[in-house]
Amino acid sequence: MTTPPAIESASDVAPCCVLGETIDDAVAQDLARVFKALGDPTRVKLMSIIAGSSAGEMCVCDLTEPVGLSQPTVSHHMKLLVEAGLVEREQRGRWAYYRPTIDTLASAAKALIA
Amino acid sequence: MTTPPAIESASDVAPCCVLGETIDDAVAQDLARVFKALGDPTRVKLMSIIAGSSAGEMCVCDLTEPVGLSQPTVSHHMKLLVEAGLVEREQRGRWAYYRPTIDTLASAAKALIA
DNA sequence: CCCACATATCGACAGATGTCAATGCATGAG
DNA sequence: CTCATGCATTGACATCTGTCGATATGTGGG
Repeated sequence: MTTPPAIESASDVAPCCVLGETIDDAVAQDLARVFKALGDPTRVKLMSIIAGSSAGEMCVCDLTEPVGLSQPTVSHHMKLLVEAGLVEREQRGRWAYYRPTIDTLASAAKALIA
Repeated sequence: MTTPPAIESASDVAPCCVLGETIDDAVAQDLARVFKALGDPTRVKLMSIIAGSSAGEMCVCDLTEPVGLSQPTVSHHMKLLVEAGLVEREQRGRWAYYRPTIDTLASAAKALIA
């Protein structure tokens, strides 16, 4: 390392450099799961479609055609979004409706920056 | 499909269901790249460490130890973060300093929800 | 000019991920 | 009960990803 000159070690709060303590492993993993769920173009589309629908919720049958993928694949993506806490699933009759969990993404972003 | 009963096809704006037009492929890919860059616990930590540092920027030599990974691996992760537009790189002397690009994550999140 | 050092790139490899066809599991209609 | 239908799960496969050691590149000091 040999200590880059820039940062003067003014305050003696931290041993080496001035770190705002490393984030906890579990927290990092949680945040990563949220972002990873949106790290695929298909899932970004799915989120966008659901969030942009006038009803605020949609069933799988209406999602396969816009993204051009098979029903099992869409089901798989929706599962990941649910597990990440980005959408909520509600079974109503024979259909499964998905609705975005508004706050999840915003708070994850805040946790990382602030 | 057989049209789930819930949504009444009141307005005749859309052919089938009420879609807020599907997001563009290129846009989805761009957004996904930003989120995918944060879809790994290591990169979440790196972002957090840099953003939380008192100087607001850090060099690779100070990042390897907190995340416990080799220098090439950290370098690789930083490259991905740069390509995603989440951090900026500045070479100063022998050191490469990384600084978070504050707005990228926030605007990506907004693009998806709003 | 040469050396030391910080960082980037390369090659390799195990493990994760996206996709589909086939199949299983509920739910509502008759 | 039985059947059609919407969705989830499984198994398989190609591709992508994270990681490292080895090596290349660039920068400053002597």
